[in-house]
Amino acid sequence: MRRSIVNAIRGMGLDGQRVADTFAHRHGLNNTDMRALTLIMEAEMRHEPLTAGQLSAKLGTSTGATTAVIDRLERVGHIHRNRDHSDRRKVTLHFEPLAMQLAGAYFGPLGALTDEVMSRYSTQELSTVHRFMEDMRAAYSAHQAALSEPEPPASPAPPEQHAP
Amino acid sequence: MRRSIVNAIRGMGLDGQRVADTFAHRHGLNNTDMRALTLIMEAEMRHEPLTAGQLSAKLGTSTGATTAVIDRLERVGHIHRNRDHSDRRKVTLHFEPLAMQLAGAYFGPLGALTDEVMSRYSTQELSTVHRFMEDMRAAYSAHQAALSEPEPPASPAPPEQHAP
DNA sequence: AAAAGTATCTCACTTTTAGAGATACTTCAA
DNA sequence: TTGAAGTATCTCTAAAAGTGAGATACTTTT
Repeated sequence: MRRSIVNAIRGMGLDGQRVADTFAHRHGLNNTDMRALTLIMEAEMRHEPLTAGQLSAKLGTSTGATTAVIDRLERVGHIHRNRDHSDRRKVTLHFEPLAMQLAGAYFGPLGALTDEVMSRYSTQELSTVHRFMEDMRAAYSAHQAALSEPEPPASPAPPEQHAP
Repeated sequence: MRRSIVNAIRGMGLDGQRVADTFAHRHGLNNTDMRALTLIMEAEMRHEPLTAGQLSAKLGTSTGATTAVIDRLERVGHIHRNRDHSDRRKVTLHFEPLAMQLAGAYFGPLGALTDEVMSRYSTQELSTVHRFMEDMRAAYSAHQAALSEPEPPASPAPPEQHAP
């Protein structure tokens, strides 16, 4: 059971990734651009639009690469930059109708699909599933934070940590 | 609830992806190489070693790019090619001890993490979670198959399908 | 034994990325 | 105020990674 759950988690992630990837390619976007678009959308939905720098951090790419991502998305008309801020260095990123349409084409079918699966579960079961996934996310985040930590500086006796 | 489950699913996928990505970079691999390594490992565990072509299909990259992936992984000593087959065109891919070590460093901590979360759930709850995730995977696969279908050939009256 | 099919690799070209500044703005402290 | 330091984004060049069209070597079919 343990083993099969671990497997299912990874599998679901990969499958979802693959669906997103296929969709993106169908619409002339690469994986990074698609992820960026999703992040920009989520942020704007929360009324906390992303800045270029935040996007860079979330994507895990360099600032240079991120500027290129934004350029590409802006060029094809999915988003626009907004420079009207009290801090005039900042640039926030915003959706255009075209991107809304694209998001609909992606999340619509996917939502229907999820609904169908969910309809086979009781409210209580769904609540368990939800709790489990959120717990996993929290665990991932903690692990991620540990991984991202700058490697311990080369001091006399670094606390014996081995990774091949 | 519905909305938050959809969110949790996507979030878990992204978080997992990010952990994998960070780990890969820490070890001098890019995302594609890491995915390839995982696929090769899984296949070999099942005693059905991947061929180059199968890897290409699973990764969703061109054959040329896949040759490059294999070259990189072989050069640093993670895998080796095997050409001893009845069909002498085929090349199967196999793990080296170095890659086993790397896999251990990745899946070890991740497994521990998952165990910790799972320990907070009853067997029955875990079974529900497992079933749900497998159901989702099946749904994804069906959706993926539909997406991958070659676009309907340009016939007189294509059944009005609009995607921006 | 020729023709067609399959599996992998090679090569030229394009796209994407990293990384190091450059630029423009803000904040802090004297 | 003014200068110094910090921050946010963008620009540039070199390197990495990917595509797509063949080339090569082998197998299967006719």
